[in-house]
Amino acid sequence: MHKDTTDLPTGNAPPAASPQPRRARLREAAFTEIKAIARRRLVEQGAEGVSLRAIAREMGMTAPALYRYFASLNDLLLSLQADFFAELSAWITDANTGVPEEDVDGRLLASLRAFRSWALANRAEFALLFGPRPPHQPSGPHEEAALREGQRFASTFLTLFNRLLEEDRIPLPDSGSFTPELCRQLEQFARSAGIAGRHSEGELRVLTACWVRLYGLVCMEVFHNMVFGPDDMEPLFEAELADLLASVGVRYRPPEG
Amino acid sequence: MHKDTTDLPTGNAPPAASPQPRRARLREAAFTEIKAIARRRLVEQGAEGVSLRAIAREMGMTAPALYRYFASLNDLLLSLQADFFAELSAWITDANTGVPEEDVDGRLLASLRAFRSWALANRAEFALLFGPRPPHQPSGPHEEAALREGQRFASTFLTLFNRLLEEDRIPLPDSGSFTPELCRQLEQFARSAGIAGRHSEGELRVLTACWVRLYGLVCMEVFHNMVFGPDDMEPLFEAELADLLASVGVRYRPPEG
DNA sequence: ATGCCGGAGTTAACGGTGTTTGCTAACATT
DNA sequence: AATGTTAGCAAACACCGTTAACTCCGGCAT
Repeated sequence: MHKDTTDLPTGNAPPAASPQPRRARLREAAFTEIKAIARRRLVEQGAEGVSLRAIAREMGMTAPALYRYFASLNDLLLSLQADFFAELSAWITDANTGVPEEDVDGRLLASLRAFRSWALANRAEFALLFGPRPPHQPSGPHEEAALREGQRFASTFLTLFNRLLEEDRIPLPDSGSFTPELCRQLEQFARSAGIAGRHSEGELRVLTACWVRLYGLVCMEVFHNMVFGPDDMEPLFEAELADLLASVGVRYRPPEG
Repeated sequence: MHKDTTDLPTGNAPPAASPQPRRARLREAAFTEIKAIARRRLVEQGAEGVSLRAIAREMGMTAPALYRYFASLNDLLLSLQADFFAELSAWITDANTGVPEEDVDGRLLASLRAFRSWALANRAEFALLFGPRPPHQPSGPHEEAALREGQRFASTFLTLFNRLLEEDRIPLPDSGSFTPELCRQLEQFARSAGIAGRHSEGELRVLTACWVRLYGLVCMEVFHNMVFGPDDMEPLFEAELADLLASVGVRYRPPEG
């Protein structure tokens, strides 16, 4: 590498005049164009189809130029991960607009369905976020961004249950029966999700259980391994959703559409 | 391709003398050596580390020679998938030796734990079987073998519940409340798992629910995405296992070890 | 206005990959 | 012994990630 000048885009571009940003704007535009093309190729051809040379070719450039923007191919993928996590978070919170603040059940239903709908509408992106990771590739500066957005997603997702927990409607398991190892794992989970110290062990236990079930349900549908053909399995999702919600004291409602 | 002579190994080698098999034995040996090296590389370096050139180099051959055995790299991976499915099936049934035939609870517990233990001991293999698939790679003659073994695994897995169902201990959901779409999906699931026509809709509903939960639990642990550090999450698995088993009327028992 | 510096982009190169084509040489069969 | 089959080879094509050295031009300070 020439220098270590793969600066990250600021994200919050100051609305200054034109003197400085001229250069910066072009750089920002290049960033977004690279990522847009990378995403399209990811969707069309899977993770293997994302190659620096192909992206550069499509932009009318040569591959080494991209190293001005990303430290490596893996770094680009990490940057995409960060974007996807942010998009998923926004998608879920957006699904709650229109649902009244007091309708806790409705908000939870909408959020869980939104998670699934985003995953189905963005299968390749979902696979990149939640699929198996190859062992420790040469990472880059965007690794922490991906981690940060991932944590932010986990946090916003789990916060959905806060109102529910406050209302004491969830039948909490007897935390006295938890093994010490389980408690330690639950604490670690809370830490990695950015909600450390805010919940009791019983609450964490319920949160993880819900998350695991939702994750499994959606993974099975998105990766569509060994089960069900190409057509969607919404009925099973809804049925499982009802069962899952019953375990947290939320009464199921069928989707509106 | 020169010809279409990528014959599959017979598997059941006839114990004939030496005239014919001389050639066939060498071929069989080459097959297994290729797959052994491929698996080692898969484990050590992930799916990306499996390359025909590297395998050939390691065998003291050149890459094109491997096309005498596999139609493509993807075909080799499919062949590995078939082997892994068979190994996983055997691993699960082996876990039941030593558990008396009448101890239905014990057999189920042992089987579910065996699924997890195989996945943890063979993370890369598990990811190949149950991880996301890239869209329609150029497949090969081993595709149907992989599919067949996958079905066989699904069948053996779901058959575990047969005794349980016969004893009518599982509280079945009211199948009258199922939507027609759900019933259709359940039938399709049974068909793709090779157990079509053998169970009622209520039973299929319970089977899929169990499978989805186990799948999600193990996927989350193996792909270790966004949750938990490197250390194992057995306590959570056992806790979820207890909860899952309770839903099918099986009383939980802690592992022996 | 001049000079300079740094960033964006280039070409060339190294080593790696899947895959195809045509060939040789050993084997099996007749 | 002549035949046909088959495993393996070398060469080639088209890709890939990554590095190094170089050019060029815009923005900045003198």
